[in-house]
Amino acid sequence: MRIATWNVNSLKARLSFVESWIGEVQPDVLCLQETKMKDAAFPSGVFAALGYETVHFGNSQWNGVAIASRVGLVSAQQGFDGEDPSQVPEARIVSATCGSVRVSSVYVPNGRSVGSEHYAYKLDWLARLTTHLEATCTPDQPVAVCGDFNVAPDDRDVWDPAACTGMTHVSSAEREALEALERWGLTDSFRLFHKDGGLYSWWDYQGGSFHKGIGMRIDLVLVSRPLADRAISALVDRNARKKRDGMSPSDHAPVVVEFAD
DNA sequence: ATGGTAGCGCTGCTA
Repeated sequence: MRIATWNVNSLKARLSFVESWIGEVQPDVLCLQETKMKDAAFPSGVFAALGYETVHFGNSQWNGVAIASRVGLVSAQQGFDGEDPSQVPEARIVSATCGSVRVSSVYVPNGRSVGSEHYAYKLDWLARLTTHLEATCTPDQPVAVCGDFNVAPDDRDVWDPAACTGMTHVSSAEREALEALERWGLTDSFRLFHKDGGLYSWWDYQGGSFHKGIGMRIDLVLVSRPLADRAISALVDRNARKKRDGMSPSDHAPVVVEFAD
């Protein structure tokens, strides 16, 4: 089973790119973030034509998350457990069972600056993610929580730790929130195959960051033990961070993890 | 060089 996650920075602007990429990579499950559209605008027919069932959660021109699956998609849930999706201010998590795996696609708040109210909201959101998992599944099941976490797990995951000091994405509190997810029973599947670091999933659009190697690994596929034990390989598709056929890329590259069936 | 890029939607916000 091939599971991928990709912050596409507007699905409307990126749809042809995403279609092309799906045809090339053939993921079984694809988690998308920053679709930047409402549910009514989600192009489910395009995915259906490619053989994918989908669920989307978007309620404005910001945020928006989706799951596309060609191995079944049932028991979809928009938002955190116990929330009324119509009352959720920001659409940042959607979950569904794809094959035997309970999948969530998450777009963690950016946080903007350490100490700001947005930063507190980010930490609270991550704590609620742990609570959501506790309420909806168990770590002895196959669980995959995939998405843009806006946190680099450790210093191997940023181009220059010194340059990032004091910034969001690297603070102790953010990393401890990820560790709380790991204590619940999730493993950073990409890390299993890349201990040395230096591989990133996001590069700022500005200043030629991609070509300068100025990036961070903030897009993660966190999996429970039954899946971690079956992980075969993991990669960042850097080619998808480059223009193709005149189509401009997202500022994130897709992360793809392969699991034995 | 207090900039730079991209997407939203139409003025400035978000990342």
